[in-house]
Amino acid sequence: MIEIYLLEQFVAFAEKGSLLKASLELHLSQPALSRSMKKLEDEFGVLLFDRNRSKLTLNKNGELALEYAKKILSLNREMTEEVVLNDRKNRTVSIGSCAPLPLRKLIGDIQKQYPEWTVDSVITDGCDLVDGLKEKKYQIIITQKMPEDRSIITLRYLKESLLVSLPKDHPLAGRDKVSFEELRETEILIPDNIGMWSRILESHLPKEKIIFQKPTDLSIEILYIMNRCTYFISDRSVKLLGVDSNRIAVPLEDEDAKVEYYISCLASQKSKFGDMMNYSKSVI
Amino acid sequence: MIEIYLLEQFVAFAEKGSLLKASLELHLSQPALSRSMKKLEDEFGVLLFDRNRSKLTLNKNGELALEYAKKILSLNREMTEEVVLNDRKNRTVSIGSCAPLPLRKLIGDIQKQYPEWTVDSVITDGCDLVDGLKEKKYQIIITQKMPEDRSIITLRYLKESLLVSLPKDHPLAGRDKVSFEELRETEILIPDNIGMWSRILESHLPKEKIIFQKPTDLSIEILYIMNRCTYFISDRSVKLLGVDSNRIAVPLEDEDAKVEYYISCLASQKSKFGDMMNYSKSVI
DNA sequence: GTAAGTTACGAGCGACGTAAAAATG
DNA sequence: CATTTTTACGTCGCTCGTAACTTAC
Repeated sequence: MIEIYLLEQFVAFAEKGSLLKASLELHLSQPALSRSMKKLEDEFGVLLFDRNRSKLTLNKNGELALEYAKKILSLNREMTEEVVLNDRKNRTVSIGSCAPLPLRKLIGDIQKQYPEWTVDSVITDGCDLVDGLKEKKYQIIITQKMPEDRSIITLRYLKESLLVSLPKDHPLAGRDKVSFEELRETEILIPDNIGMWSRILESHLPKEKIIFQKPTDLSIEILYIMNRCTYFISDRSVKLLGVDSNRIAVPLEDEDAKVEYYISCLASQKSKFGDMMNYSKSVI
Repeated sequence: MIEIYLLEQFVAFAEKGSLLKASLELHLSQPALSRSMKKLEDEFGVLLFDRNRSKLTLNKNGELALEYAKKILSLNREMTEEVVLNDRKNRTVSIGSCAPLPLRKLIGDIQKQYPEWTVDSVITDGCDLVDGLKEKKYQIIITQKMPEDRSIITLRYLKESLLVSLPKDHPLAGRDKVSFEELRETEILIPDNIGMWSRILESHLPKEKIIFQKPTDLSIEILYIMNRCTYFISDRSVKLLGVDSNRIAVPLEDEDAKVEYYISCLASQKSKFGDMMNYSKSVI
């Protein structure tokens, strides 16, 4: 059986047209190539070159061998590429979440406990997550409702309650709880891409008081506004990011401001992702 | 680039199911295989096996790699086979001849002067030889007429004159020449597969006096008959095989008993076969 | 003379085998 | 305890590079 290194040298020679040029390409000495080509003929048991004593060219056998050699080399390359790709695919988990916080937690937990895995993630408003899971667009989803489907394994994941973060001089800053209704007069900064929270907040607050923050907006002006502005945080995000001592956080009393998340994967993939889900549920 | 020997060992392992069995198949030690499989994983940069500490099995990556490895190995095998076949094809000359004698001479000359060539040959009655040459069914043809075609190179090859070989007690044994007409009363043995001679002889001799000798007939009875029987030889075959001292050879005077042969190849293949034709023409 | 390929010789890497250890059922 | 794989170590072969030789234009 003819080894790959011989075919590589052979193809390089054929493409460069001379042993010298090929040897430069391959970072090899000319004599090494000369010997390899002789060895190749030996292994085929057939002459592959016309030797005019000063120039080496392929003969008919050589040209036929060249076609095969190219095919074999490209198949060899394709093999390594595809296997690496396959490996990566099998170590990538795509997560769909209806909200940023539980996603951030889950990603953090996976990266800590399963560092060999790669995580892809998307935040959507939550309607299409179950379908995405079934179509294997996602391997794990985080939803606000428990999916009603026998082919899906679900865990109660965590609860999140909304607080409103106010400047200390805000009229509501002294309260121990507020309602969405009481915030209708206040301009509120709402980040982009917060999943189902967009829907909830938009249903309770007047559009004209909402300032949407695009990801590209994170500039000096925004930081300035954020100091003077009102926005939402949650009990969970306080744990994660700490509190801002310049500001006051007041819990919201509405039911809609208290959410429970569920985390799910396909039953058929429980062996792969069940451990991840359980681990992330178990840590604080 | 992953070398063939690794893929061979990998496929052997996959097919035998264990390193031990594969090592026996490959006439290799187990540790060598164990190391090779590790090296293979190294070169892919990816795990290919599930290691249960006591049993080695392919994982998903391994199965994908296996498919490619099999393809590459079979392509490699196909390559050597096809190149060797191609080489052989390019060293094989197919000869079509209208008669046995010039063919025998040509084959002998080629085998002597060009021992690396393989010769295929066919004897036909001569009608389809030119077509066969154009269709590359033959590379060299021997005909009785000179082909009238610009794409064909032709040489006068040799002449052959028929003699009749008679038992010494035959009525015509004392003559210095005879005609076909005079042989009409004599039973004559004619070998099978003598090309255009069949047509010539059948046109001059009565069917009921002809005994056809099939190749399978070469038995004691035939040898006995041949001693008592009459048959044709030629000046050329006398030179080649010598004379039988128990018999008398008398030349035939008819024009049809004197033949000149032409030897031809395609003009486009003159460089390949011109030398062979010239060489055979030049030797006695 | 220059540009190409081949031959000769020595060096180092790596694939192999033997022997022994580790792990699993 | 048997079977299988892994680890350790020494050996041999094979591929490589350097240098000298050969051949054509």
